[in-house]
Amino acid sequence: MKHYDFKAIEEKWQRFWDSEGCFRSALVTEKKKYYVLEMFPYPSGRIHMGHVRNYSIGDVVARYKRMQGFNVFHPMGWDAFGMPAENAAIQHKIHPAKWTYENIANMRTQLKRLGYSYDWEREIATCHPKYYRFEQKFFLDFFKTGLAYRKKAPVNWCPSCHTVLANEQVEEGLCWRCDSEVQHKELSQWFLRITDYAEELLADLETLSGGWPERVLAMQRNWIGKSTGAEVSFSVQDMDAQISVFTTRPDTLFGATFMSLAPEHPLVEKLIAGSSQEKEVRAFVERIAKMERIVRTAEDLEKEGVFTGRYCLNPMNGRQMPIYVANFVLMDYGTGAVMAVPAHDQRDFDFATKYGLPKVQVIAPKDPDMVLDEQTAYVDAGFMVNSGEYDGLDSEAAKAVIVQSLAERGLGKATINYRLRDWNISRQRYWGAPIPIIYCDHCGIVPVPEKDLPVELPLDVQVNPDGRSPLPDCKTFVEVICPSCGQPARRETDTMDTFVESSWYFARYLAARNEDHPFTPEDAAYWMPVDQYIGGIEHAILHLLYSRFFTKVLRDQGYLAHGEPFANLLTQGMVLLHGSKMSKSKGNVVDPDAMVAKYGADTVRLFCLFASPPEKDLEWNDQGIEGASRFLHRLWRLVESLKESLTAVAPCSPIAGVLSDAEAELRRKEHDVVRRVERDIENKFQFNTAIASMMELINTLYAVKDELQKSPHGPTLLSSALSSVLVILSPIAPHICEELWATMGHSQSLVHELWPVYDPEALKTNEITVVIQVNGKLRSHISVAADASSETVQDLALRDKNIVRYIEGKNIVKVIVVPGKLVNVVVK
RNA sequence: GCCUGGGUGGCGGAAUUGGUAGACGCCAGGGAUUUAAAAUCCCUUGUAUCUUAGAUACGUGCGGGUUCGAUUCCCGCCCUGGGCACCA
Repeated sequence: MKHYDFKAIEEKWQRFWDSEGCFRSALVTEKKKYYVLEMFPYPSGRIHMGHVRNYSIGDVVARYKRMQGFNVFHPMGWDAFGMPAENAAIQHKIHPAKWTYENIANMRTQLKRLGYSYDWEREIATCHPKYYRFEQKFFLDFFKTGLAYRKKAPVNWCPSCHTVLANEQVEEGLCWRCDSEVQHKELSQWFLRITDYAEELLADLETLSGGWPERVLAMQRNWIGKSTGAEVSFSVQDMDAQISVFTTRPDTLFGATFMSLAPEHPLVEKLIAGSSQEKEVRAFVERIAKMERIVRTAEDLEKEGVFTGRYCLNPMNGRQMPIYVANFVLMDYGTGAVMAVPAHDQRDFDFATKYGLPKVQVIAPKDPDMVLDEQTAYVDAGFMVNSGEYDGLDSEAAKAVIVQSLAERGLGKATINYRLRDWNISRQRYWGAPIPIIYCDHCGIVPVPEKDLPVELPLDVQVNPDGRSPLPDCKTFVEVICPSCGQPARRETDTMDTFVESSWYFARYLAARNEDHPFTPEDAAYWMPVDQYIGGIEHAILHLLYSRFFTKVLRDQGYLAHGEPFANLLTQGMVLLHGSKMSKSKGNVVDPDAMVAKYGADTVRLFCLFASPPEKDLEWNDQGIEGASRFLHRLWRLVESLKESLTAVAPCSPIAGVLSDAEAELRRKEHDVVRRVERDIENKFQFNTAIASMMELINTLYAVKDELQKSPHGPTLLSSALSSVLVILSPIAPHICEELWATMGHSQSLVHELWPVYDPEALKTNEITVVIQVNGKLRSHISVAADASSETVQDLALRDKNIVRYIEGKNIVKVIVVPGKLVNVVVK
C-alpha cells in the first residue's frame, strides 16, 4: 500500500493547478458570477492561524461555488502601507519598501503552500504606485466636489513618535507603541465628508439585513448614532446673542430652567466679558481645559459647573434661565450647549440639586397611580402638564406640535444629529500614499493636475530614528512649481490613512493590471458587489464602514453602479490558544508553517474548519489536529486498500438492477451525505457538520467494505460512494482528494468536476423506525414499513410488549401518531 | 443605561418547521495486533440510584407558562462575550 506522503502530493497538485491556470478568472457572462473575497492581510512577514482560518473558509466557498457552476472570482492582495514597516525600518535599518516586498514574497509562498485557489494574476499591493495613483485620482475627484476638505482639528498626538494617532491607537490615554501620554494638538488635516452619507449609510443597513450579522449592523448603527430632535434657539438677556441647543425632547421645553454650555463654547468669553463672574468662570474653563480627555469624559466624574452671571429666555414661557458652564457638556456633540430640564433628565436633576436650581415637572406619567421618586428624574413619555396650551397632550405627539410653534416664530426647527464625525485621513507618516496637493503662497491649496499622477512616494529617503516622517525634509519631494501660477510652492507631506487603500481594493482586483483605469464599468457591473466577504469582527466598524462610504461616493461619481460593496458578510471568530488570542507578546502562537510541515496543508485546513463553526472562536487543540490527520489517513488507506476493486464511476451513479439490503443502505447513505453536506454549506457555511457527515460515510464504508466487495453491485457502489466523498471533500482538503481521485482511475482533475446531484429516490427506505412514547416519555421503538398507515402504526404500537407494560390497566386518553416519526400514547 | 451575540457531557461541538438530547471529533477506560513501542482495528463512555445480563429517575443557566410532547415557542430572572455611551 502506498504511503500518504502529503508533502509530495501537495507540492504536485499545487504545481498542477498553477501550471494549468485552474483558478484564473475571466469575464464569462453566460455563467452566473460569484465574487468571494477574504480581507487581505497586512504583510507583517508571516501568516498566522487567524489568516489560515480566514482563507481556508474563503477557499472552501470558492471551490464549492465553482463546483456549483458559478464563474468564481477569488483574488488576493496586500494591505501594504502602514506603521509596522516604518518600525521595522528603524529597528532593522531596512527600507520599508524592501521590508514590505520581502514579506509579501514570504507570505505568498506560505499561502501557496496551503493550496488556496487564488487567481494570482490579479494580485495587488497597495504600496505600489500603480495602485495608489488611482487613489490619488479619487482624492482629486473628492476634492473637486468638496468631499475632501482641509480643516484645523484637535487630534491625538504622540510626542515621542512624532505623529498623530488614530483614536483606536490610543489605549487609555497612552500611545499603543511607546506608552507616552497622548496630547491634544490643533492641526490642519484633510477630512473626507463621510457625515454627508450618514443617513444613507444608516438606511442601507436595512438592505444588508440577512446578509450581514446582526451585531455588525448594530455596531454600525451605534457608531453612526442618529438622534432625531430639534434645534432650539434661546436669546440671551440684555445682549444681542442666541444660544442654539440640540434636544431630543422638545416636549420638555417648558421644564427647561437653566442652560449649560461646554467650557469651550465660543459664546462663553463674550458672556462673561466685564462681568463679576469673569474671573471665576475663566478659572473653571482653564481647569477643565487642562484635564485629559479620558478623565474629562469618564462617567463617574463629578458634575460641576459655574454660573456665568447671564440669563437666557425660554422661548415657550419666557422664563429666565441662568446660564452655566458645565464640565459634562461636550463641544463636539450637538451644538455644545444643553437646555437643562432637571425634572426629566437625570444629569440635569443632579446638577440642579447640587446648585439649588428649580425643577419644574412638565410630563406626568400615564399611570395616575405611579409615585415619582424624590431622587430620580422622570424620563419616560406621558401627558403634558405645566405647559400652557399643550397641557393634556400626549408628550410624544407634543414634540412635533412644539417644534412647529418654534419654527413659526423662527426659534427652532426639527433636526437630526449624528455621532459620526468626518474622517480624518491625514497621517504625518512616511509609509503611505501621498496626498496629491500643493500649497502655493499665491494660489493657496492647489490640487496636483491629473496628468502628474501618481505623486510617487520617494524611496531614496531614510526613516528618522525617532519615527518622524522624512518627507518634510526631502527637498526634491517638497519643492515644486505651482501648477497654477508657476511660482515655487510646497507639496503636502502628509500621507493618507491606510484605511483609504482598503476602502476600494475589492474593486481594483477587477482590473488589477489596467494602467489607465482603476477598473472598468463593465467589470464592475458584472462582478460587483462582492457576493461573500469574509474576515474578522475587529473590522466591524472602521474598514467596513469606510468601504461602504467609499462605494457610495464612487457610485455618485459615476465609477460604480452599486452602492454597497459586500452583499454578504461572514465574520469569523478568533483562533485562541489556552483561552486567549494568539499573540507574539503572550508567546502563545502556533506557527502555521510548522503545522503544514508536520501534518500537511489538507489537515490544517480540515482542522480549522472542523473544530468549530466559522463565526465562533476556535480553540487550537493539538489533539484535535491529530484527529483531523487521522481522518485523512483513514480515507487514504480506505481507497488504497480497495484500489483493485474500485472503478472510476461518477459520484451518485445510477445503478441498474436490484440491490441487496446492504447495498441499498450504502447507496442511501452516500446520497444522504451528499445532501447533508450541500445543505450545511449552503446554510451558513456549517463546515463542521458537513465534515462530520463525511466522517460518518467513511465509518460506514469501513463497516461494510468487506461484505460489499463480494456482492454483485458492491464494487460499483463502493466506487460511487468514494467518488462522492472525494468530490465533496475536495473544497476542504483539495490535494489528497485530487490524488485519490486519480488513484481511482478518474482521468480529469477534480477542478473540472461539478457538485454531485443526489437522487431523492435513493434516500427512501423500506423500513423505518418509529419511536413510541407514553405520556411523552420514550418507552420503545418499532420497525414498520415506510408506507404503513397511521392506523397500522398505532395498532402495532399499542400491542408492543414494552408499551403494554406501561398502559395496562390505564385509561388511554388519546394517541398521537406523527407519520414516519413517533407515536405518543397519553394515558391516565 | 442602550444595542447585540451566547449559556447543552470531562472538552470542541450536533440536533430541518416543537417529535429518540448529546451526531462527529477529542480525552479517558478496556480489548485485539506487536518481542516491544508507534500506528491501526474493535468495544465502553451524560449523571445518579437499584434487586446491576437490566431497569428507574434526573438531565440543554434559573423560575414559571403553553403543549400529548419544549434545547426549540411565550413570560420573568441570572450569568457571560462584544459594541456604544456625561450623546443632551
